[in-house]
Amino acid sequence: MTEGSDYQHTCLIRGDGGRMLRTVLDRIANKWTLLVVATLDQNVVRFTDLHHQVPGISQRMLTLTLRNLEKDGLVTRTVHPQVPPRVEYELTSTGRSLIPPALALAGWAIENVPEIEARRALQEE
Amino acid sequence: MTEGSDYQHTCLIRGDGGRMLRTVLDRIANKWTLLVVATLDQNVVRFTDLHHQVPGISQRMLTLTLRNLEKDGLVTRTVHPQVPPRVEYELTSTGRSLIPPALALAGWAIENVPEIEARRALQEE
DNA sequence: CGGGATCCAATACGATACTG
DNA sequence: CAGTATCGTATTGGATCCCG
Repeated sequence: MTEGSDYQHTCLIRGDGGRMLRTVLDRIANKWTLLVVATLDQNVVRFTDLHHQVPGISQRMLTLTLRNLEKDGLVTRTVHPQVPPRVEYELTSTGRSLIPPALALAGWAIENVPEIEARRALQEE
Repeated sequence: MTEGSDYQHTCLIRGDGGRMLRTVLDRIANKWTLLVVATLDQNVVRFTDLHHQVPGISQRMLTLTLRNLEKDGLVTRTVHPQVPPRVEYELTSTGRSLIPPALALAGWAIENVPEIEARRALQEE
């Protein structure tokens, strides 16, 4: 939304007391959601493939994460009636629109985490 | 590998298995951090003012949030030796650099949360 | 004024086992 | 293959009281 000025619109963050932002954070601010979204961005993915492509995630957490994303309309779940079952997950357009903000955060992470971790290490001596 | 502009760099997110991104999320993905950062972006702020400007936060959580931000070098804490004490908080340059990604997320929130909440409401009938 | 200490409830997460 | 069910632990956040 073309915020072309250099004035920092922190009102966007604090706007309604931060309720909107917190609603989003409550959903994505966990261990797996953004990783799953990022993985789905590449293509339509089956459950097991997702399980392999997100290293460390348990079946339980993958299921929970996907169910939550589905409830919010960020992911579609398609069951192909076969034996063995074939279930595919795909981002909706809303889900895909989350990628750029996620990338912004990831970019910041890559630039600043090394410094942050160095600082943490110093203080734990 | 910096030429493909429309290529989705989700590798930024998944890069190291998402460790960097998760490190950042572990810090900011809580109820108060981004709200405190957004409030501090405007000026140097005293503890009590912060307490009033972030509605709903408890003293305990404000203290914890500020301590964590300080440990990571995103916020400076300045104690003025007076009675009664005067303690001021301010963003570091690293802390200020977090504002744009936070705004990106907040912008996404404002555009999409209404739809998400409508969908949630439908499913809880 | 700016916290710290303590207690408590809720939730998030992981491990394991089982199933149509 | 794609889950569900159950259990146990760790972490998070809120409430309250106290202190220099």
